[in-house]
Amino acid sequence: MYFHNTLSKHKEEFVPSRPGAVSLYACGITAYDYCHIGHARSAVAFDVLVRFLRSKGLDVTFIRNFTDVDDKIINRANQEGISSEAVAEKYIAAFHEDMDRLGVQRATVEPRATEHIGDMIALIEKLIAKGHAYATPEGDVYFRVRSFPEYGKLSGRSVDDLRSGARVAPGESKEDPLDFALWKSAKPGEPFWESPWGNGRPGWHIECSAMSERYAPLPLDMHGGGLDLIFPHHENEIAQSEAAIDGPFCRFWIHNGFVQVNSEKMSKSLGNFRTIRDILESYLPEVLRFFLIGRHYRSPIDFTFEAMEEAEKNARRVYETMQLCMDALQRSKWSGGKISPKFASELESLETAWDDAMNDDLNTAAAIGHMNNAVRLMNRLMEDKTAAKSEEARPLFERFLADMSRWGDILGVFKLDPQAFLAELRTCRAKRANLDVARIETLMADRLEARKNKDFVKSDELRDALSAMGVSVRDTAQGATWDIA
RNA sequence: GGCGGCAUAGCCAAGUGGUAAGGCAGAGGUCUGCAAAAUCUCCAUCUCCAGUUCAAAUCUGGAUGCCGCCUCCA
Repeated sequence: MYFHNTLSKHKEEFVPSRPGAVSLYACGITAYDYCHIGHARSAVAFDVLVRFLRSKGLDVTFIRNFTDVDDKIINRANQEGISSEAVAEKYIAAFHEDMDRLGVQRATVEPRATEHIGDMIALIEKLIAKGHAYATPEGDVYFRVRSFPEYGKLSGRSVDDLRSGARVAPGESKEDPLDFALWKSAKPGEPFWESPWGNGRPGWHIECSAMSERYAPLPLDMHGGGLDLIFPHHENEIAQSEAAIDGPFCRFWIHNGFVQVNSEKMSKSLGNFRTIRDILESYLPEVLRFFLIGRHYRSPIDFTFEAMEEAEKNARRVYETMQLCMDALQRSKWSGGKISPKFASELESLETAWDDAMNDDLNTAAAIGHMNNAVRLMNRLMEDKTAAKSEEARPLFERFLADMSRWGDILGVFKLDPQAFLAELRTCRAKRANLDVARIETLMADRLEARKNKDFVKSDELRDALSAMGVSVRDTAQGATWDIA
């Protein structure tokens, strides 16, 4: 399998450093607000990565931290008049709620920064002892960037270029404008911990270095997060960790692209973000997930409601075909007719193509394309009623459903009972169209009654009434059903 | 200003040397009491210019446009 490594800027073959095991660290959230779709994208991307690695039989140690001490948390605590612990607690719980709905699995370990202050202090002391960091009279500790010659190797920046644009905030006594804080002295009213440099709290970057080392042998196999973390966060992590251990910190750096709105980054500062829970008011969680994995994880993806509806329609089609195949398998008597061997060979080549796509830097977009081809293949098979009854068709239906199950395990979608999903989707779409599901069901029942009595005039009237509401009626062998047009 | 990314059909989007996956929309057919829905089929030569090559959407150089990072940010 191949992954794009930000460090080399190329796709590289990935081989775990320890046979059969993979360590992966993904930067989690700073818990001060509800997660937006950008957080969802990152979480889903790494969730797919973990599921994929596990599907290869690898034992994945997945570490995803929570930053639970930070300026923004403190600000939020002051706004809400509660402690910063309470703020972090609230939004970590919200994170879990949102991610559970999206089918994002829990990480193997989900450490919080405040649980590892001791580890951070120890790491900072080590850096000071080795001359890579220094304490100031104010009680702050900074990393000495010029002591680490390789600084800039991840983000492709040179120290000289960075220095020209750097600025020093008033009250800081840094040796160099590029030096970044490892430890910040406590200001009045802020949470603090005791340290050799006085009361204070850790800087943001040091937590990931300390927690990585705590939960996985270095170098890590993989480390990732959003593109915006490359600089300075990940660059600084490399500097801290490699300066401390005199060896490589991480082998593969994986970064996901942004969710955009009108081609601009969705972010807090631009105020153009939408929270996950906000979107899930109108769309099923699986639809949001399917939307997010519809593009390659490194590409930017524009969020629009139109795109969500497209994803929704695609997902519906897949589930409908799964349902049709499941129905077909209910058949008790099969005929002896022959079907073209092309069906089996085509399905097989789609399976191979699916694996190739995923092995090639987790190309979920291409994989979904192949899945859609498998869907069409099954529909083509079922189009010929005689072929669909053939004993030779049965293993194809079974094989397709087995493929969908395996693919769904990795992508984290298409694991619901199709009937249940489609029913939920109808309700969801009705709600979005401001329609009363109960009323629709009543009209449907009346129409069924009329049709039983062969009263097609009344039946058609009811259908027209539904149609006027924006509801399309669909008569099938199993009875009538409906959906929002 | 420094560093980096992107530009493929009406829209979204895969595709890193051999003659363009997929989705949505659209057109036509099948099914149907009539419909609708569903389903099948069809639908691009890859921003522009110049090169390398037997062969380029894919490599090189240039142009134009858009975006990101350089300050907290998934």
